[in-house]
Parts: sequence; structure tokens; C-alpha cells
Amino acid sequence: MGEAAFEDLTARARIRQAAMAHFAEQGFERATIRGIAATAGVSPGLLRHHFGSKQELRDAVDAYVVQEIKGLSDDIMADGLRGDLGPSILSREAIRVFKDYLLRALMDGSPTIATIFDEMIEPTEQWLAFADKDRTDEPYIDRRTRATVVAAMKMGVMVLREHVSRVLGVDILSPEGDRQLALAMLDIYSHPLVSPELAATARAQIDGP
Amino acid sequence: MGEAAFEDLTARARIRQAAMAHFAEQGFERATIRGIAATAGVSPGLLRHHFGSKQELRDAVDAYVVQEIKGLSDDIMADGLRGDLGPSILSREAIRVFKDYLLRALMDGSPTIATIFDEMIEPTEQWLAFADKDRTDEPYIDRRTRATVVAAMKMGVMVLREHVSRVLGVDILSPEGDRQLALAMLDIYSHPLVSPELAATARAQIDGP
DNA sequence: GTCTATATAATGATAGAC
DNA sequence: GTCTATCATTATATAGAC
Repeated sequence: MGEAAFEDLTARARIRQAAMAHFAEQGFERATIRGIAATAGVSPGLLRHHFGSKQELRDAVDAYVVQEIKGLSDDIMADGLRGDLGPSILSREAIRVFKDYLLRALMDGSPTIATIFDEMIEPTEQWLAFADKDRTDEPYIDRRTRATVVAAMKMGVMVLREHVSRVLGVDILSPEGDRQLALAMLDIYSHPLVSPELAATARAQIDGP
Repeated sequence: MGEAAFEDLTARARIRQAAMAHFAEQGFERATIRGIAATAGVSPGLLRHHFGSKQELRDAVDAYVVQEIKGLSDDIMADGLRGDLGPSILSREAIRVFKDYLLRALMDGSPTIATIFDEMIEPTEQWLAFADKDRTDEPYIDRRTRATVVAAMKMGVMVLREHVSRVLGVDILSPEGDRQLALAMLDIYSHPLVSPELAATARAQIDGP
């Protein structure tokens, strides 16, 4: 799905696509049925005919996005929704809409979309298990907790992409920005940001009082 | 500011406080003038009298929040809005509202609030400068870029706090959740997540093709 | 399946009295 | 400074024609 020409889609699919774009760009509240219908090239009435209400339309889009995202490889999931996808059924532009929608929905608190975050934990945990092999000391915090935080860190950068892009002077969703971000994350992940001594001090401070 | 009893505040201040809470919880769009007025215990008309319009009210709250946040120590800034504040003019609950508002505004794209993110970069850069002393290899990416990403990572965890809290089973804004989060971040920061060899391979993959 | 037209509700904005 | 009452707009929801 997603590669067919917009005009070739059924009205129902066009409405869904248009809704996804509008919700992603403007958020659920600001997006209007009229605006979505206009983009889809249909009347507001037809929107109701197919989806019932704005909320139900949102639910439908949520379910669709979850279904499509879960169809993507675990690679992408583990990568925190950033990184090259290579050959995919989804065009690059379509991917961007999915990302945007997902990030927006994550903050709007959609229960359906929340499962996506949950499913990012597992691969991250496996990644940490691999990294833990090189450790000499025992982790003070269980792996699942650390995996959750790491997953949130990776996704959080995307959520704040507007600000990251502004400071860096390059859109991190562009090829060049994506490359810079990947290199920066790689560098950060492969080097400690806090020395063992400092960590011990800070830990004592947290646990102590 | 912020410690005075709500009822003791002037109507104007109560409106501002109520608006901050409503905007933070529901976002700018969903929040209503009537709702804010009700929380503030005033009429919708008085809201207009003092602030002119909903947008101007938002601008006023933005400016107020920026002013208050910037009054806090650089420690907190560098800490990415998490960590203990110790003795402060702001009560713990008030801090939470500030955090919530800030995080929401960061995503709603307020230019005024954006400056807060920008000012987090500098202390993060200094932190990285300190960490870089322990490095043997030369960073592939300039410090400012890495600082921006690290700052976004830290803040991103807070932005996604709803999901992090759900997975961990504890509100990361609660004392216990805050503690767990601090320990997890400390552990993550003080250990490489990617080995040098793997990093080199990945880097070649990014830069190569 | 698709449209037009209308009803209903909510909201931001406004005017004017006290 | 503060309120009540009202306007004008907009958006969703609905009904019914084609």
C-alpha cells in the first residue's frame, strides 16, 4: 500500500490518506473534516458515510498506521524509526507521512499507537543484551528499564526534530540531516558520556538521601 | 512566584496560571477560554479584558514561562529538566506544571519556548567537552551537533513520559520513577552501547554509499 | 456511493452595564 | 476591574436527494 497514485485510490482510501496527512501536520484538533474532504476530493458528507465521525476516522487511521508500521521490518523498529529503509513498498515521501503521524499520535495519546512504542522495547532490549556482554560491572538497573529509556531517547529526538533541525541548520529528515544525525548518534552511543567515577558519585547522591 | 495560594493571586495571575495548566494538559487548541476562566474563577469577559485574545493569552503565558524557567539555575537546564531541584521558590507541583507546559509548547511550536531548548545546548556542550577529555579517538561529528542530539534525547524522554511511565509501570515524574529514570540514564551515559568495531562498520556504511 | 443542504452545538470575540 | 448577555463564526453531525 501507499505507492498507488492518489487519484487511483478509492474514495475511502483517499479520505484515509488525506486524514493521515492532516492529522500529522496539524494535529487532530486543528484538522477539520472539511479540509480533509477537500484534500481527498470528496464531500464532507461522504466522509461521514464511510467513517461515521471524526473520532472514528481517527481510530481508523490509527489502526491503519499501526498495521502498516508493523508490516515493516524489525530493523526499522529497532532503529527507532530512523535510518534508511532501502527497497520498501513505501515511497520515501509516504514514509515521512507515517513518521509524522506516528510522532504526533504518540503525543496525542492514542492507545492504538502506543502499542508501537511498546513493541520497540523488545529489539532495543536485545541490542542492550549484546552491548552488556562488553561490560565489566553489573548494571544497577534492569535491562528492560534501560531499553525503555533508550527507546524513548531515540524516538524523542524525532519528536523534537523541529528543534533539532533548527539548531543544526538542516532538516534531520532530509538525506544530509539524516546522515548527520546517524553519525552523531553513533558517536554518542559508542562513547561514555560520564566517567565511572562520576557515575558512582552521582549514583550515591541519588540513592543516598 | 508560584508559591502563593491560588486564591490570593490577582485575577490576572489566576487566569495566567489556569491557562498554563489548561494549555499544558489539553494543548492550545483543545483548551477553551470558558474552561480557563472557570478554573481561574472569573468570567470569560475578564479574560479578554486582561489579555485581548486567546492567542495573546498564550503569548503571555509563553513569556511568563520562559522568564520563570530562565530564572532557574543552569544546573536544571543542563539536567534537561529532570533532577532534583532542592530548595526552590517553586513548589514541586508547580514545577510539574511548568514542565508539562514546556514540553507541550515545544511540540506546539512556540517560538518563544523554542529559545529554552536552544539554551540547553550550551551547558550540554560543556558537559560533552568534559567527557571528550577521556576519549582516545577523535570525534567524527562536531561537539555542537552531538550536544544538540544529547539534549534532544534527554528532553525527548520527558516528552514521551506518558509511554515511558506506562511501560515502566511507574510515573517518571513521581519520586520513585524519577529515581529509576535517573539511575537508568546514568547507567546508559556511563557505558558504551555500541562497540568501537561495530561503530566503525556502521560509520562506513553511512558514509560509504 | 456520493452529493447538497441544514441542524445543532461550541467557541472566540464583542458590547455595554455595574 | 469585573460581570452578563449576545454576536458571529466555525465545525461536527445529520437528513435526504440523486
